[in-house]
Amino acid sequence: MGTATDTKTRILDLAERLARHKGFNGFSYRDISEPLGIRNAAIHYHFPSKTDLGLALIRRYRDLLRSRTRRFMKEGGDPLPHLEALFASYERLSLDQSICPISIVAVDYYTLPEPMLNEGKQFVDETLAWLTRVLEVGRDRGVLRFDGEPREKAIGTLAALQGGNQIARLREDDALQQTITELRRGLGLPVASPAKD
Amino acid sequence: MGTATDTKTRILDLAERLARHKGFNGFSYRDISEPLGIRNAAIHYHFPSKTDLGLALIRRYRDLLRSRTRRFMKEGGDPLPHLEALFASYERLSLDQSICPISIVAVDYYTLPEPMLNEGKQFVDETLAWLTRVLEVGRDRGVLRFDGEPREKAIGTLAALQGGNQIARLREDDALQQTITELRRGLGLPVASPAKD
DNA sequence: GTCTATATAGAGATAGAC
DNA sequence: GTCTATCTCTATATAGAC
Repeated sequence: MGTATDTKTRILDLAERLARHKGFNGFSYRDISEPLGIRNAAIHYHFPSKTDLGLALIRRYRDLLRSRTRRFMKEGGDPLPHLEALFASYERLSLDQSICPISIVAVDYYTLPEPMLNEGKQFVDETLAWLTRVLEVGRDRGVLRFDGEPREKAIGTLAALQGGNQIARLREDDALQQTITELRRGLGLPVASPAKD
Repeated sequence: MGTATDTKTRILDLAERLARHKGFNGFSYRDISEPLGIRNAAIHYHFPSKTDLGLALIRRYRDLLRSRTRRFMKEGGDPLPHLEALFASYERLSLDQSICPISIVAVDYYTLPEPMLNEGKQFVDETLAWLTRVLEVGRDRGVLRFDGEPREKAIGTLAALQGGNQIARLREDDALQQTITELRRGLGLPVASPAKD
């Protein structure tokens, strides 16, 4: 609403990109202040400590997730677009050479401040609750087919996306795409045929 | 063969534990020298730079992998024990609150020195080649059942293990176990029944 | 092969002027 | 709200004595 975007938001946006690219411990205040043409002290004004910055980062993810899933969790609806959106979001991450918020917290887990861990745990809980519901509704309606508990399937699905995205960093061929293809198979979804020979 | 274990090996062992626990950028020379009762300079004597230390770490993983898979890659053999050993190794990592070597490289990818990235890529390549072969032989012999290409299945399997182990860090319930259960289902392996009600 | 001592650079953070 | 200036701590790394 102000001029272009306020400094606080620009700091947060850049911090998010940096964290997804290099991990939370992989960037410094300088990596933010220099490109934005401000001083480190200005960042400290908006986020007194780096922990505050990290917290704001995860909270924003949580808010986004909630605003996207609230209606579905209450009223249900067509689960397929939700599932496709999840796949697409990891494809976007992969194109940006970025890791997902869960990976960011999980991998540096034992070096991160407690408050960030708590936010991270909540984010995973909420993500899994939502995905479990999506799978459950999908199977009930007959658009998804799989054995076992929806909860288990949700964990396996999220795990594969996260890992697939990471493996993709180390290989030019598209490990994430192949992981998603595998997931589609396990969910009874049509697999875009690779037009074999 | 010397006294107990030589300093170089003790440094490497501790560095490995630290890297798996906190990531490669998450530990310092001090974290090694202090517990070992030596000085930072002693570490630099054995590993001139931290890059050298990281390289030695990944090379040791590669050597271990090769010594374990060489015979199978040449002569084949029963693939099931190999698959079970893979699952078991991730279960062990999870108990140790550790991430796998692939995660270590993948997550800090854009902050690691080139030589480490190259070693990491090779490690992934070799792991995938081996796992692909295990799955291929398993299906040919009828002990595994799955659709799609063995290569795709190998990527999806490794991805799920990696991601499941990471998610497990953020949750007390056993996300990795559930991921493995899911993988067993997708491979036509018996799933230890949870003795439902 | 390990030590002491030191160099150098970078991190996150704070005080106080504007 | 952003600046300059500075503090403190920690990191990797090197030189040279023992």
